Amino acid sequence: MRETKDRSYHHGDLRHALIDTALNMLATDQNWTFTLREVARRTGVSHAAPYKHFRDREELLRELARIGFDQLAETMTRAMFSNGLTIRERFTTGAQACIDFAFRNPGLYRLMFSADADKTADPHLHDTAMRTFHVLLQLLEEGQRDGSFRPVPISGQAGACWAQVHGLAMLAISGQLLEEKVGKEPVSAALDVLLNGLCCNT
Amino acid sequence: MRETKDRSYHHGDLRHALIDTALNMLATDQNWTFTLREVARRTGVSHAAPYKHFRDREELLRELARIGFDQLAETMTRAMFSNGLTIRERFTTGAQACIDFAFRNPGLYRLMFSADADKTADPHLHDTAMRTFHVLLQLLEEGQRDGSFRPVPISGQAGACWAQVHGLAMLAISGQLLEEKVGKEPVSAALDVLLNGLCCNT
DNA sequence: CCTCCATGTTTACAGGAGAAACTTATGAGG
DNA sequence: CCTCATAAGTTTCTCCTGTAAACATGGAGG
Repeated sequence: MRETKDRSYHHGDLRHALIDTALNMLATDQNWTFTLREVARRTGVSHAAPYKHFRDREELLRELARIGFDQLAETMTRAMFSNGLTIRERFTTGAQACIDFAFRNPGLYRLMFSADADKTADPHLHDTAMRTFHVLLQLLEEGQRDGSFRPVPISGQAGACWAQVHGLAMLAISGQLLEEKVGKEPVSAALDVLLNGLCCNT
Repeated sequence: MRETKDRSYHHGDLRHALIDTALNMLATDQNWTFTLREVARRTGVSHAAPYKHFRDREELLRELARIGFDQLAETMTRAMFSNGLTIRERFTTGAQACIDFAFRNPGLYRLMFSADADKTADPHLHDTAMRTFHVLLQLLEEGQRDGSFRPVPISGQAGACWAQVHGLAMLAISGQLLEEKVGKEPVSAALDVLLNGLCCNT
């Protein structure tokens, strides 16, 4: 992928190479139990090299989480702000995008919301996560302005939506949305219930 | 707590003692990064003793998760099936109970829904988790029977409720329900939104 | 009273985190 | 064009973990 030049001693862009490797391992194993040494090994450097770029293992994990929030925000934005859709459609499209993202990157998604990606320990990470949340706020504001959504405090609706979508995503990637429990199309069914509570025209 | 007799060689009930210690560490650290050796040390036995009671570290974690689901089911049942409440009240009470449980036991709650408590690896754990879910189903059925809740497929409503409550709980213990983001009473506000979508009389 | 086995302990090993000391390529200033 | 300070690698070391295997013990049943 990035193995173009077999670098001698100085790698050139080890930081990104390590991140790449770690993201791949995260995707493969669907967890972040990988060791820093293994990441170094697969990147072709000594086991101490990563410490020149990350204070410790957790700092790498936080960076991965940050990248995840960035990607998620972009994905959701693209989904929600495409033209020719009603507010309701844009909402479900955005929610689906989030859940799909989680489904395609379960390890990463889990990491993003885990305690190991401690947002209080990294303002940069915190900010990025916040920005992802704001994508949702934007849509809610728009929906209230044009009369689609009930005129109640945005914050309450935001909490409900965020919780609902995040909850669905987590349950989905944990394999807990089994048909026997929550039906065939659990996501759209659940989103319908929520939208009924959100929209004016029941 | 259980240190009554300073046992010689044979502990008497090491399994439970280990679980106790582990639960305490889980509560204290709010994570399950504790080592098995440390658990053994604090329980006053050799570092290999735990292996007589748990195949490996993960088996202990799964047992902790199982206990968590048991407690959660009991807590929610008690909250939801107390007398003199409307269906709507019983719903919010139950949801609050779940979220309170998560807030009081963040480490345990996180573990319960983490990949480390792999439900496919332990039928007993899976069953207990399932039973917790059924508490919710019961209430929904009752609500539909008495006409409080809309007569749509239960499974969709169940998914919505489960996701919403679980999502709120996770966000709450991650400190992401900040007033600036989701208002002052995020939980009840969010539950109101959901209930509007659930109930017949908007 | 003896003997067995569940439940302890000791010992051993492979591997990880991270610190410290050492090495090398690079690029900025003379 | 040299040189040398420094960023970015490597080696080596210590302490710790999970887990396996061999050994010890004491309480219950014959």
